[in-house]
Amino acid sequence: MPRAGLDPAGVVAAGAALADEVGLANLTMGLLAERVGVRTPSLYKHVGGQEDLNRRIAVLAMDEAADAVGHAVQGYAGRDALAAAARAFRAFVLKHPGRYAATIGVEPSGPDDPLATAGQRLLDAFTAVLRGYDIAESDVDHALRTLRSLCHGFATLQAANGFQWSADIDDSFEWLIAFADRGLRAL
Amino acid sequence: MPRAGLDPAGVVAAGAALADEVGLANLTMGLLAERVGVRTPSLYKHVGGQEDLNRRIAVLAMDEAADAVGHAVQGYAGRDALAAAARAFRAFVLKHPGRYAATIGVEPSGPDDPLATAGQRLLDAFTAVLRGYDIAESDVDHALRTLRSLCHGFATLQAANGFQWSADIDDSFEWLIAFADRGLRAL
DNA sequence: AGCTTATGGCTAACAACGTTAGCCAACCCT
DNA sequence: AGGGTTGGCTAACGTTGTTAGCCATAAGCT
Repeated sequence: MPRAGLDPAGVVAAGAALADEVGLANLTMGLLAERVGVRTPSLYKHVGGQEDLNRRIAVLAMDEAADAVGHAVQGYAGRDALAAAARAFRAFVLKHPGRYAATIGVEPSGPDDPLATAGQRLLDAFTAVLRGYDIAESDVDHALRTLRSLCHGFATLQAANGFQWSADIDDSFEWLIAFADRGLRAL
Repeated sequence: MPRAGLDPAGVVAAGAALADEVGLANLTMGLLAERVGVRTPSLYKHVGGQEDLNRRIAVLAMDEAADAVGHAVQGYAGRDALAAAARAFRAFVLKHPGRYAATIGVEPSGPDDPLATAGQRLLDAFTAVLRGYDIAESDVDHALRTLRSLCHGFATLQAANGFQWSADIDDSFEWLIAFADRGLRAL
């Protein structure tokens, strides 16, 4: 039996890619094993199980999202930064619905959990956006949660086909950005 | 073997309650059967299977949410109506996280699908809120999607324990309401 | 090189869950 | 009372996740 040359990172990356293709709910250990060219039980040499796999995919997704948003924001401030961050976040979720779905419902076990640090990086990217607005220090957490809710809600609803009726979704998202800009500005 | 006196509605109600208790992901046919005092295969006399059960729970949740929001809004207008609707929606999701989770990812099969009509009722409740603001007819859909994203995002993030850091969550939600009010007003 | 050790494949097997088939008692109606 | 429908049941099967245990390969040491 020749070695397949796998390692945890490779398995997780393949799992994330597969989740994006078939949906997180349809990501099965057997399917992943087939994809990486190995029998199912061999996966357990690299990841602890389905729950562990899910966590690792979530960390990967958080890191990638933080990179995407952080990069998109650079060089912009105020409304431009807000729009860039929101668009980058939505684009990421729509391009990688499976791995983003893996982030929902997983909780960091402690402050040094990789999941916590990855989440913090994403949060920092949005915090940078807020600096372009006149937000009191005591309100920053509230504003962050609000922005996160807005982006998360829109992206997941669209990814789940939750918008049934007719108006153009891209137009709605631009309207959402303008709405958020007004909400952050008019204090 | 004495009859248990079940019917589809009873099974669905029990399933929704159980989902709220143990989480939708842990709602298993065996667990539900035990709860209603019956062996697992007997459930299939009342619901078509797990997917059908999930759909029916989603319809129930949508209907209940529409009732809650619609009732909360009555007698209010403008910012008061917005606050009442948002609080009622969040309270519902926090009280019934399992059945609300069942609504995510299910799509109506057609315009006369009960799921579609229940969703429309919930939408109507939020549309009533918008009448207190000066929104152009062409923007109503965008505003609805934005409000829905905001409420859905916040409620699901909180239900999933997605807010890690310290500031008070109720305060954040009140801040969110004020934010949305500004966003809808300052046109 | 050769020996040792750890690693990463494999097969076999099991547990949990969803589901179907097929049986039979309880209820309903006349 | 009797016939049909309904709603329980047991038995069985397929799929999926997981563990145990085996063995070849790769890597490291002398």
